[in-house]
Amino acid sequence: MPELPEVEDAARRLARAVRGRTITALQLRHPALARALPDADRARVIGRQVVRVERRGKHQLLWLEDGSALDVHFRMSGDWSVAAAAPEHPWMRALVTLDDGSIVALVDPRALSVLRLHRAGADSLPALGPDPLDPRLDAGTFARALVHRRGAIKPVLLDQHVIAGIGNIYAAEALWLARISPRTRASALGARRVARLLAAMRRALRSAPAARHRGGAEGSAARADTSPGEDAPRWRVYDRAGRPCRRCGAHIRRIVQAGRSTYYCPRCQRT
DNA sequence: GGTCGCCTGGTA
DNA sequence: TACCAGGCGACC
Repeated sequence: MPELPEVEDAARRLARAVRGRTITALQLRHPALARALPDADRARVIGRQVVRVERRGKHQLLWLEDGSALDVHFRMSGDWSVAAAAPEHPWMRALVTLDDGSIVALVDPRALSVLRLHRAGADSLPALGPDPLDPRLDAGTFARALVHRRGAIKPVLLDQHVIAGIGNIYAAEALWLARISPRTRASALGARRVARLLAAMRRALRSAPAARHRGGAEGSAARADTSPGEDAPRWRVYDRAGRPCRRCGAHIRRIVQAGRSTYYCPRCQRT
């Protein structure tokens, strides 16, 4: 589930469920989670009220009344289940019980999610680049973050210190929209293309398909690229290797950069 | 910069 | 059986 639009959505659902409530229990059901959040930290959140929920990049921060923050990161496959009577499920890796008796469950088939506690004052909060949707971010600022990067632009977009919230899908989508090759050196992008890329990231993020069309933790059926007659807007280039580019018809190519799949159109995305 | 490991599940 | 997966931190 985890790129900016998905995390934003999850954080809102979480906020509705926990804001103003007190955590009465926190159960960790996977050793990896217990490793990241040792018992001493786990005990520290019990009995604390959640003041507010904040999204920072792909992190969700539950600010507690004592100034500490529970930091949740979904990584690859996490999501919240906030259903009133959530049925027991083998992928529930953590359970947060609240003072009204409700339960918020972290559902994560791959169990790569991470929970961490940042103690009050201890500034261990993740240092992240600007949020691409923040209106205060302008092309000039973005360009300054790219100018020292000599590597290919696609992996740079995944670096959360540069820009926070872009993941593998939206990096590919944005580069396609901006007609920029993923192999172009970040530092080689001129002002015009940087501006185009920023606008493209925003467009890609804002036109994210609704959660139910994306698949994810529950129901990942819709693999079909476009289901005719149905309203499933799918990706513009992501996961479309070998299929025709929606703009020019050339075959979409898949390459590997920094160990991740990159999809792009070799004809209309120029270096 | 690139590669590996973390985890589990889905699919060819 | 092998490979792939929306992330990221540790390692070269």
